Amino acid sequence: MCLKKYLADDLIQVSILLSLCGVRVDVDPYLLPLREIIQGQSSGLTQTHFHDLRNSLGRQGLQPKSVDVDGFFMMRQFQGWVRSLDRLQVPAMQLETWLVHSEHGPLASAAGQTGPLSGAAGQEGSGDSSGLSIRMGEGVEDMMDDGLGAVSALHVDQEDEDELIKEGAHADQRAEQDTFDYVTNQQSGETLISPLDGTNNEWEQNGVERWSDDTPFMRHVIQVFGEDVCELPIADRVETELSLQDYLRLEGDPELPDPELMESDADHLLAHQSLLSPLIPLEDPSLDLEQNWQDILAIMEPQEMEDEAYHYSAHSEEGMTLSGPTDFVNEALSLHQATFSSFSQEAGSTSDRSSTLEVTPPHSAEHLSSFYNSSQDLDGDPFEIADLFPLPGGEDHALSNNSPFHSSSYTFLDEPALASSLEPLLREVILREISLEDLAVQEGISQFQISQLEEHLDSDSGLSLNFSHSPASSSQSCCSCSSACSHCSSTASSSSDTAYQSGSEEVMGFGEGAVGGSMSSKMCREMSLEPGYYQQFPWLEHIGHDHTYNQPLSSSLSQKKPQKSFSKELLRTEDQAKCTTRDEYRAHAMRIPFSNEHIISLPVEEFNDLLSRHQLSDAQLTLVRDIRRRGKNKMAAQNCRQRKLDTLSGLEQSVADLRLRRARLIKEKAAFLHSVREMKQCLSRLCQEVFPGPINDQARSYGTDDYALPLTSEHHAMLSSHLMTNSESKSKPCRKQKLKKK
DNA sequence: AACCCCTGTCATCCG
DNA sequence: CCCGGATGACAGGGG
Repeated sequence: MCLKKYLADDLIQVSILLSLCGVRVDVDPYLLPLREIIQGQSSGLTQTHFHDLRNSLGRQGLQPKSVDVDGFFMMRQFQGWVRSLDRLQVPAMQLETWLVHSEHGPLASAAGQTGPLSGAAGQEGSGDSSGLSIRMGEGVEDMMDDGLGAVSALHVDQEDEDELIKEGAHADQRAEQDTFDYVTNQQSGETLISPLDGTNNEWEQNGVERWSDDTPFMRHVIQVFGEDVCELPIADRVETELSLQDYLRLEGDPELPDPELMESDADHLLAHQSLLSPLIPLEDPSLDLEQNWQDILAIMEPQEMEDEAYHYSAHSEEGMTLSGPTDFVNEALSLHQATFSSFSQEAGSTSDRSSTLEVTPPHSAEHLSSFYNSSQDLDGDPFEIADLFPLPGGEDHALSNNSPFHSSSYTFLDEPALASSLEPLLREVILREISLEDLAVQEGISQFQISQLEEHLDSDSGLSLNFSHSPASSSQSCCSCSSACSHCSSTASSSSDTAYQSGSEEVMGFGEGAVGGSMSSKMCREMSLEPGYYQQFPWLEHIGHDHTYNQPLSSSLSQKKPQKSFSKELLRTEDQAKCTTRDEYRAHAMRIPFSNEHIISLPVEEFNDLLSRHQLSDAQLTLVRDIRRRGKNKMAAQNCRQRKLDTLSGLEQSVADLRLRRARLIKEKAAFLHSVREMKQCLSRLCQEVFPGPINDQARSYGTDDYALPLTSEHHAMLSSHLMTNSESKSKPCRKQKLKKK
């Protein structure tokens, strides 16, 4: 009973504050004994020193008899809502009303249970409460600067509680005053002085009244929402995203921190990050990562942490609010998550992920894993988490490898629902890709068959085959060669590069192509005569275009649907059902005893023999000859068109080559011109050297007509005058110039 | 509805 | 002259 009162009045207050800050501190560790009382199951979470806590509370003169059981359960309900404030889907009125009602009486000793981080257990008074006060005084930027602050804050909660319990310290209201006075002071923009030094007395005395029953704020809220709001049925809950910050922004209550001020602390944060209140801990030089972790691990063993983390995730998925040391860690992770978001934004990373990370509570291990990966992705420093959460005894990897925090599986799907919805699709796509490629590799299936499979998988109609990207043209050429064939005229007609294959390397694997060569004809014949060939692609038997619409025949059907109905009505055999072209129908209608493939693909001698072997009427003979003519002409048209295309592409290539050649020639020309220019310049310089003065001593210039510059065998040039005699030339001051032979 | 592309078909030419 | 291929032209379907 005492605990209930304690919880209702004190701890919840702290949890509310931290939750409103986005800290999402779970007070369930404190409620664990009570849960055991209520649920009869401890869930193996035995962290709270219940008896010591009660003893400590008893010494504080609390009123254990003034307990409202209904209020407790209501409190439990609201408590869950508070924990989900970061993505609030809470009946705002009920929640806020509860916030109002839960503020009566002395504030939580939990706030006062915090002790100095330095571990000065003996410190009393305001000093004992400094830990939480520091945390609540933290700004968002500071939180970003030191992601451990949250952990340390939580840790300090636990540690200080223990200390306080052990020592029977009085978790007095001064701590609460520290806490809430800080809020008030920060709202007013005052420079905050950490109560750690025990020098700030003024704001220790200001805040409690504001959260008392008779404060203006409380009265205002009660007046607005009424006390009966909490009794509203769940069905009347209104889906709202209104957070307390929104409420404050709307109400403009001067008693509470200014949201704008809070946002101004970290304007680079997301909007909902602004909801992180200034209660986030400030950076404290005394906070030591290792020390904090040791403190945490002093509370729980690593294995327990892992197990309980898993426990936490499992129960969280069930919508429960299991708490305990795991919650402790998860909340810490949540805080670091926010910190990483801040980091990432500072680093210019995308805000989407940060947003996701920020608003998504750590429901499960997947979330944590995604957070881990996200942090890695954002920071590019996979050791950041390890730095923040170092594991003792060199087991730094134990967490990431064995625990639900393992991050190898979740990289981008932060939202489990989204992941679950996308997973089948992704799996299907990937498996399809893998399977097809594996088939191609292992089974030797050709690209054509792969494309067939893909088309079969992709197409619901089977009429939109596209072989332009595959070597299928070879086989198609055979199909078309055998058509207007019954089975695959559609495939042949749907290809732009079907029959005309000459020169195509892709064709060589399947034959020489449909044009001309006896090889192709033979193969086409074999293919067309092979009934099992199309069984490899049974879907091809049910698809096809009919392009023989313009044939003048009384029974001709210009539309596909009538053709299909025609086939269904008139054709009896299964082979007849395979008829897809008009000539097919005609042949079956005229009871031609051989297939169109024969008619078209057979050489003329064999064809004539075939006709001679069968006693056919004139109409049948005419039809057979027309079928053959049309079939061959169709192939010829296809080849012709393909040839046209090839010609066009060849011309384009020729044009491109010619342009390249032209450009190259122009460049060579420019180079030659440049070379000529250099040679001229060189020659000019050489002339200047050879003939330094335009006038010699005889006032005569060295003209080419008068002088020569013969090149000796030693690559020397000697200026000689035609006018001079040898003796004169020797006597004259001729210049000797060494010339380098280029 | 107009336009474009593809395809089948016919008529014609040519080797 | 016949045959088969080539090709221009036309028509229809489909996007």
